[in-house]
Amino acid sequence: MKINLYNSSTKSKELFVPIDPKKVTMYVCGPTVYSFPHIGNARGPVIFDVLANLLRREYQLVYVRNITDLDDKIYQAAEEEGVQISEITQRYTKIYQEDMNALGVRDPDIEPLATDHITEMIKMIQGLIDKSHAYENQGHVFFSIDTFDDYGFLSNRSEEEQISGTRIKPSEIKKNQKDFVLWKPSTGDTPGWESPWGFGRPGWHLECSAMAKKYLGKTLDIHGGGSDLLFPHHENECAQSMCSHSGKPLANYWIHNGMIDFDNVKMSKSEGNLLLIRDLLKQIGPEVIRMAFLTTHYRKPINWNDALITDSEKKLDRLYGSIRKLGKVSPAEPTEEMINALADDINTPKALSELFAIAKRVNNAKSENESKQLASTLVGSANLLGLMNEDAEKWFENIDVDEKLIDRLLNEREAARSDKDFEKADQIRQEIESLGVSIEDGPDGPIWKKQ
RNA sequence: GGCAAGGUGGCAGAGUGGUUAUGCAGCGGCCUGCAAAGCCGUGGACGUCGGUUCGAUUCCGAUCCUUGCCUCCA
Repeated sequence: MKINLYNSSTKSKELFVPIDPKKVTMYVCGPTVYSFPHIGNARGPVIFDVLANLLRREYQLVYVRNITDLDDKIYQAAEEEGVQISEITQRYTKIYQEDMNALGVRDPDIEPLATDHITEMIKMIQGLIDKSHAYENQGHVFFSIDTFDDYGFLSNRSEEEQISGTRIKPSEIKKNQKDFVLWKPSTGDTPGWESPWGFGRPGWHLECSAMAKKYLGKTLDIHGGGSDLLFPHHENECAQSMCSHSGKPLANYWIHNGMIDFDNVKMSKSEGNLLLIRDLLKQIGPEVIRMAFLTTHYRKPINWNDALITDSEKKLDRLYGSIRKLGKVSPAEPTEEMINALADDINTPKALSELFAIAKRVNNAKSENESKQLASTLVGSANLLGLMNEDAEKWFENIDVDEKLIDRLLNEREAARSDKDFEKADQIRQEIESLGVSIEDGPDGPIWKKQ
């Protein structure tokens, strides 16, 4: 299997060649745990989950996704609620994990906490100071970007470009205004740790560099995250890590997923249009959300709206519809086309079209044996995307409807139909449909599904 | 202002130098008491203007428009 991936750092699609031919290391920037995750937070995990599924077929994968439990937003949340910081971080870490699992995202192999790695971060800072890539001033330690010629290579920004339109707050204690903080002092109730530069806490970008090094080594195969992290977060990670490790690249392949818009407006805190995973799952099934993500290529923006949800539901209806009535279907090997589509820079839209092609073959199968075999291939292929994990019959049911009432009405209708009283039969159909359920008559009697 | 991505049929959304994307919706047919589902068939597209080419939606240039990043953000 040859995997091609679009590398943000070279802006081109490249053949994926891991450092170790048998093993792949992947680090994905995880959440800052201070509130409920919204659907934007889920797009990356879903995409990297699919990539992980693909990589695990060929390689031994070590997948690290961190938990940022060290951030001023967390302290603020704790203060607002009047609770311990650990209560906030523990609560929202659990909620994040629950929500991701609900979406069928498998846990990463390692999920490290920033607060468990302060020692590693302090060591890294000291190393940077020793190499003159960082300097201390008034209890702060800054990374000196003038000591790193390649600064800006990842996000493709020259120094002049960064100066024009810069929104960095001027600071008198920085040598260069674009220097970023590695360590800052903590005062009052703000948590902190003892360090050679006094009581304080690390800057935002440092944890990823320190934890990636600890668990995966100096150079990763794949580093992923949302496209909004490209600058400054990943650029700064690169600077720290490369200067700490004699210029060794932090990662060979940089993969960034696109953002989610909500009715054409970017979903963000400042817009106040966050759609929480929890709330959404009260209305629609987890696979619908997954399908909505996979409909668009991961690098493009997704415009989230009701039409996308109905569209995604209908797609799943078609897939599950083809294996309905076949009883329990056990997954088989995915098709070559499916694997090739994903190996081509995670082309999920193409992968979905393959799913529909298999579904058509299931529908056209001449024998029950043949349809069962094809159905197994379909489910196995869909599983690679994290879809079709449900029982087909269950998919078409809806827990919100009164099944007993539907069954009673259906029986009445069947009686009317056998009496050839079609007027009454249609009346009952209308009644059932007004409950949000549609009927399909088949050779084995009627079946129903939510509308 | 700088950097980056994109403009594909009614909608969503892949892809390709000349041949069907795919799903939904539409149209015609089969099946059905009717309908649905399914099956068969079918119409409809590549922002605009130039260039390269036997031939461009696909390559090159220009232009218009949209979006993201440059500030916390996935």
